[in-house]
Amino acid sequence: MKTREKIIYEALSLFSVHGYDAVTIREIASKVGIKESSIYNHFKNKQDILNKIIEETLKRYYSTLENVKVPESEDDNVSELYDNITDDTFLDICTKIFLFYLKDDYISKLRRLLTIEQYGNEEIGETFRYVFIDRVLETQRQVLQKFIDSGRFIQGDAYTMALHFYSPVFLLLYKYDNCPENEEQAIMELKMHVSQYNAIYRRNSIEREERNL
Amino acid sequence: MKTREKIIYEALSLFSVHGYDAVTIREIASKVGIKESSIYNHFKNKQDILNKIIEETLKRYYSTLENVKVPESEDDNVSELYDNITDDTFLDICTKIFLFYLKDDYISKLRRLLTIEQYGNEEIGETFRYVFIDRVLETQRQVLQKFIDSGRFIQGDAYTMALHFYSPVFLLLYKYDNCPENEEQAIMELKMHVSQYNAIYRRNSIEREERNL
DNA sequence: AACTTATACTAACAATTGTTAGTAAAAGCA
DNA sequence: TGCTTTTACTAACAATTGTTAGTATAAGTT
Repeated sequence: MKTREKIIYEALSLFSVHGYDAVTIREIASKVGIKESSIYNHFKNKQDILNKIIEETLKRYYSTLENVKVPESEDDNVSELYDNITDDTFLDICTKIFLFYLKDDYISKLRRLLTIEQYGNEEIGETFRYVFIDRVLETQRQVLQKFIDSGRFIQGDAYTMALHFYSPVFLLLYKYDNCPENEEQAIMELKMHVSQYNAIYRRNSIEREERNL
Repeated sequence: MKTREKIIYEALSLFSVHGYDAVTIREIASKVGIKESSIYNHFKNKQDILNKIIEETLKRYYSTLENVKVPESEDDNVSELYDNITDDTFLDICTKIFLFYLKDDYISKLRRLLTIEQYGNEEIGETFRYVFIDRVLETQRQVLQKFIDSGRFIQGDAYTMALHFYSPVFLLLYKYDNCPENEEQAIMELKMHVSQYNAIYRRNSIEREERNL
């Protein structure tokens, strides 16, 4: 890892725990293994480090999303894919995504950083709400709307259904944020949630066939 | 308001936005209208202010809860009370509680303060998770268990049902934290959630009578 | 090899930090 | 009233802050 990347990483690590103001340039430099003045060869000032951290970690996050994304050329192949997976496979997929958000070094630290700084900086507050609340809800709403339209899910308001799916995930992230030793408990609670959610909202194939007659 | 209370209030207000480290003794003193050295007539040091803020605001919060609490002498009078209120009344009660958490000056600032400081201070992290996650979930789990046992709610895991009820509230608090102008939207989303929740989990009286035969 | 650019260093700066000592006025109490 | 305690003030402190100037070395380019 080059010096610039190291600075980004170490600053992200420190900011995400103590917050922007509580971390000094000297602490960051020390973690990187250089003197504080050398930081200024890579960044304009302290604020610039924070800006670049958010910018670049978000870019990293979005490109990660692109890689796991289902190709969206066909209008409802997401729904078709969903037909072909069992409840257990779906649980495993949800668990993997949850653990990614909970434990991925960069994304979990970014979430904590934005969480910490959301009130002190309006732009960061907007970013936090967009990335970790509104954007996720909107994406899920769109998918759920397709599931409702194709009869895979029961009738209802797609947004509220997205809220019902994502909110427990959101809460569990904060509940188990600082407790890596309780990871198994976290996964268990998540699976209980997803199972119950499926039982409530998902139409089984028999129901769907009856409906299609 | 006496000087000591003023310090508590102004420090809470500042800490809850910028975080503990970013706020200076001089800023707090300035808001109160005194010089920085006078602070030390009321608190041992800066850390002491933070400790007392959390301690006393929590006390304030718990005593508020006591006042709205249903008397828990009889083992299932919560359930009986729940029978006598309509869905609309229940919606209004939920809305009021939600708005209390979202807008009460002290409790909303305390939540933001604990949110901001949860990662930098292990004890605060524990307090945050206990007060705003675990404690709420446990309380609701107990109530829901009674509702399940008495047939007012459908069978299922009470903890997961509590998670399904509280998580959207938790998320909405953060979604609308900094947006007082969107309060109506927040209430609407909350009501959609609670309505849907009732439709899913609550047995109507007809179902209940059938079950009791 | 000569030259340019990037990077790291030492040293220093002005400003700000939490905190203390000493003092005078105000409040509470006998 | 006189006495004690509380509270607010001024002034100062040592430490730490973000940042800059100047310099030497390493890396990259021609």
